[in-house]
Amino acid sequence: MANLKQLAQSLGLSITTVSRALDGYADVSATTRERVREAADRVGYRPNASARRLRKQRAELVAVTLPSDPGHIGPPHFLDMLSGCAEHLAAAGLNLVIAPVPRGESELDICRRFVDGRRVDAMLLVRTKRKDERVEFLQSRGIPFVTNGRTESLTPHPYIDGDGFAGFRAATLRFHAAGHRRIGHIAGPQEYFFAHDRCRGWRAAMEECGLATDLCAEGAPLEQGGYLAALELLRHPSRPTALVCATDEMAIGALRALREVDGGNQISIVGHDDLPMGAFTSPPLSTMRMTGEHLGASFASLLLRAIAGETAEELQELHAIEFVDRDSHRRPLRAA
Amino acid sequence: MANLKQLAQSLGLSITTVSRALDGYADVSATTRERVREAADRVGYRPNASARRLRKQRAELVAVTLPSDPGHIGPPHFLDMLSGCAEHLAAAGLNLVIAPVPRGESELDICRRFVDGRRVDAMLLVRTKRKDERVEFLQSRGIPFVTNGRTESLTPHPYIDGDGFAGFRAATLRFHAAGHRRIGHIAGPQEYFFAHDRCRGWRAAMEECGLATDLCAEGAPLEQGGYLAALELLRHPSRPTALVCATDEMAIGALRALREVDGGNQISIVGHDDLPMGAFTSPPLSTMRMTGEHLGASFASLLLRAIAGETAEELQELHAIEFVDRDSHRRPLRAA
DNA sequence: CTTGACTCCCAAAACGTTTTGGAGAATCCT
DNA sequence: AGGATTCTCCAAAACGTTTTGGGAGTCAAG
Repeated sequence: MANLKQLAQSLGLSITTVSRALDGYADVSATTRERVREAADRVGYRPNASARRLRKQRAELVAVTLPSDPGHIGPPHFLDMLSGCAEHLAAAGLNLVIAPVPRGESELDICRRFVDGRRVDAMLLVRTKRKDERVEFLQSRGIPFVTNGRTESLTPHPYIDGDGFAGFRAATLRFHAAGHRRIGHIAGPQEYFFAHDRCRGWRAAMEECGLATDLCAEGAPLEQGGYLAALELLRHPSRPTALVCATDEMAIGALRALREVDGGNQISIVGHDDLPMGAFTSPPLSTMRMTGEHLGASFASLLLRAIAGETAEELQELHAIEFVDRDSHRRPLRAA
Repeated sequence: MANLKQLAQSLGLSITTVSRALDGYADVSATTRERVREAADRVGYRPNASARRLRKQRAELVAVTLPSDPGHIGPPHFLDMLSGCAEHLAAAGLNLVIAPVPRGESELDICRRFVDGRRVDAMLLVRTKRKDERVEFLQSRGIPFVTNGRTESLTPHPYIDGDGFAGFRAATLRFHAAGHRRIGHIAGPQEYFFAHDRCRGWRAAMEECGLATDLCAEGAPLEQGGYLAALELLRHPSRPTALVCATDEMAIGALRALREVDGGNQISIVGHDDLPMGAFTSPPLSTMRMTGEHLGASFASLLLRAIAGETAEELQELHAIEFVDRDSHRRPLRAA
C-alpha cells in the first residue's frame, strides 16, 4: 500500500537500505533486515511494478499472439498449455499476456507494438508458417522467442514441435501394412509448417511404397474444410480406402462426408490432435498426438533458457507422435 | 528504437515539445507537429511502456485468474471468450495477462500480488463462488473488476452471467410437461454460484409441480463426477426418468452411467454449456447455453465501464439461457 | 508605448524503484 | 598507535515518460 519512501521514513532508514534489506543484500545487518522485513509485511508493502520495470529495463512480461484467422483457436488443450506455460513463467517473475490480433492488423503489427514499445521481454509464437514474417522480425530485433511449430527459417530459432513428418509417415505405412493401397491425404493449408510437414510425411510413405500421390486434397483446417476435401477425394475415379487427415477437426468433417456418400464405415480414417470429441464420433476417431507431459511447462522453460542466452540450437524440441487408436482406422478393407 | 531524448535532440526540439506533438496537443504548431510525427515514424519511435506506466500511474494491464482446481479450465469456448475480451481491451490500450494459480497459492494470493503490486488496473474473475473471498478483497481495495458469474456478496458488483435458475427451471418444467414425474438433478459443487443457482432452478420447478426434491446428487463438475452422481441416482428405489445435469461434462458422465446400467436410451437427459462434443455423443446431447453474441467483448466492455467509474448496478448483465435441442432430452417415456 | 491575449515552446519536477560509489564507524592486525 | 579491513548505511543518479507552470515572442487593441 505504501511506497519505499514512506516505509523508509517510518523506520528512520534510507530508501536504499530498505530496498536492499528487502532484496536480501548482505550489506545490511541481519537486525535491520529483519526489522525492515517485518515492517514491510505489516504494511503489506509491495514494490511498484512499473517503477521496477522502468529501472531494471525489463518488462517482466511475455506476450503470446493468438491467431484469430480461421474462426477459432487451436485445439482445446491449447488453453491448458497456455495456462501451464503462464504458471511456469510466473515462477520466474514473468507474466503472460495474450495478444489476439484485431481485425485490420497483422500478427506482425502486434509483435512490432510489443517489442518496439518495450512492452515485453520475449515472445511466444503459435501457428507458425513455413515462411513466417514474425520470426524474421523477432530475429532481426534480437529478442528472445520460442515458436510452437517449426518454420523454414534459414537461421535456427528455438521451437517446440511434434514430428508430424514421422507421425504421418508412420500412419500411412500402417495403412499400407493393413493392405490399403489407395490412401488419401486431407491436407491443411500448405503455408503452415505443420500442414506441409504432415503432408510430406504422407507423401514420403506413399513413395516408399511405390504408390501414386494424387489422392491429396487441401482445405481449411476446420470441419468444413475436411468435409469438402473428403468429398473431393470421394469423387476420384478410384476412391481411397483410407484417409490420413491433417487434423481431427478435418477428420470429423471427413467422417460427415463419408456418412453422406456411402453410409460411412467403409473407409478407414485417422486424424491428429486427439480432440476430446473424437472419442464420441461414430466410429470413434483414431488419431495421433504429440508425446510429452507438460507441454506448457516445456514451452515456458525453453523461453526462459532463451532469455538466459542459450543458443537456438540447444532449444529445439521435437516430440515424437504417438497413435491414439480408437476405431476409425480399422474399417474392414473391402476389395476394390 | 530510440527514446524521446534522442528524438528531441535530432530535431533540435525539447523533450516536452516532442512528447506533446506526438500526443497531438494544440500547443505545438501544426508545422512542428508534422515534422515530429514524420521523424518519429521514420525512426520507428514507440514510447517506452514502463516509463509511461510509471508516470501515468496506470499499469495498462488487466489480469484474469485461471482456476486450476478441477483438472482443467472451463468450457472450450473459454479461450475464445478470453481472446475476444483481450481484443476489446486492447482497443482501449489495456493488455490482458492470464494468471493461473500455482499450486500452494490461492486465487486470493494472486489478486493480492497483482493489485497491491500495482501490476494491474483492474481484474477479471471467473468461476465465482457464492461467497467469494476474491470479490471481497477487490471490493475492499476499491479496484475495478468484473466477474463471470454472480456471487452472494451483499454489496453489488459488476458481473456477466447466465440465468441458470430460469434455465434449469424451464428445462425441468419441460420434462414435466412431457410427462416425466421423477426428474433428477445432477448438481455441481454447491459452493459455486452457478451450481447452486442451477440446482435452485430445478428445485423450484419440482416444487411448483408438487414433486419431491430428493432425486439430487452432487459431484465434481467433471465427467467422472457426473458418472458417479448418475450411478447414485440410479440406485434410488424409484429411478428418475429424466436427468437435468449442471454441466455437459457431467451429463456425458451420466450418459456413460446410463449405458452401463440399462443400456442407455431409457432416460432423458439435458446438460448445460453446449460443448462441441455433445453433438457426437449417443444419443446426441441436448443442452443449454447462455444467449448473446460476443461474450468476450461484453465482458471487456463491462470492465472498461467499471474503470470509467460507472456504478456496479449498471454493470450487471444477466443473459437468458436457450435450449440447444438435440436428442437426449426426448427418450421415450416408459411407464414406471 | 503599454497592455493583454495568444502562440509556440521549454526547464524542471514527478512517478518509485534499483544501483553506484562512497562515508563513517567499528574491528582487526602488526 | 596506526593502517587496513569489514560492517552498515546512505545520497544521488538513473530509467523514460508526462505534466506543470511558465517564458519568450508576436500581434492587436487601447
